[in-house]
Amino acid sequence: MYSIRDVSRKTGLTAHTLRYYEKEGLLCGVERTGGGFRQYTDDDLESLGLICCLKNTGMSVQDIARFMELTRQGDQTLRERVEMLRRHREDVIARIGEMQKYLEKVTWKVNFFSGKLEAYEAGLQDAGKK
Amino acid sequence: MYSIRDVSRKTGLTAHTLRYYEKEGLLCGVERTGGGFRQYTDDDLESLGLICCLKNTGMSVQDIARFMELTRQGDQTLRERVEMLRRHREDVIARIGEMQKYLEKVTWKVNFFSGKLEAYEAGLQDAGKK
DNA sequence: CCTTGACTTAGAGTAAACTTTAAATTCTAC
DNA sequence: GTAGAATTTAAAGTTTACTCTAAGTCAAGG
Repeated sequence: MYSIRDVSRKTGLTAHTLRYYEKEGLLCGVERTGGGFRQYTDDDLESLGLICCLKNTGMSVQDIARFMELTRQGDQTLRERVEMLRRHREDVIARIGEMQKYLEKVTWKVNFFSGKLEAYEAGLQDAGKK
Repeated sequence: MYSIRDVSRKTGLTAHTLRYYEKEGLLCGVERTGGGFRQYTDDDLESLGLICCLKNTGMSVQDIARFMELTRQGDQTLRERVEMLRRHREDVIARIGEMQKYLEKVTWKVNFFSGKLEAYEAGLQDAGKK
């Protein structure tokens, strides 16, 4: 069992964000101590692993909430969940491809401006020598 | 010369967004007709190409504004611009790497749930046969 | 016991990047 | 030269994903 602080350290999410995610339905049914303090289980950490994975690949909080809600509903939602994940996977692949395409342009620009910079600094030096 | 509508079509940005970018300093000195309508040149389109490239690779509007402002200041800002682009390039590379790592996990999950789904549907069919 | 620090809640506030509105002006085609 | 579509502005509104605040509750050390 882990306190919210423990889980914050383990996941890199702040305690505020963990509570927010819970409120938004990303994670549900976190146990509490007698006094009302959250007690996360290893299963909760596992779920948070998936949540972070989806979040870090650009899925919206709302869509993650939907996915986790389906998970809670059990096996009859397996088809919908697989469809969601497949679509998301295609999105991620497309996004990576797009980024790689843009990266080429950024690289080209870096080289272009580096060349210009060299020429400019050479020019400055020549001017200095005179 | 292109109207804001032409440029909207060419870039995929809305006219609203084009005005917003101008207000935020991403693009400056767009010419106007006598009546005050914007008239974009091919150079403006070129600039917008870079702006979209930076935006689509995750640079903030503020940082793009900074970059474009440096560009306007001329060659003495070349070093800073090269540094900005280099840093951004490293960011993009890191982000792509992270995405690829997460993509593996998503793929694993897709396969895992697909297997579960198949087993579940086979189970349903068996139950139907009885 | 009592202090101190972590945790609780609901709800307000923030930041980024648009997006919409409204009212006025301009361009274009008949 | 006029109707109607496109454009202009400033400013308010929206969405997403947090992030912070206030006021109170809980738990561990001295």
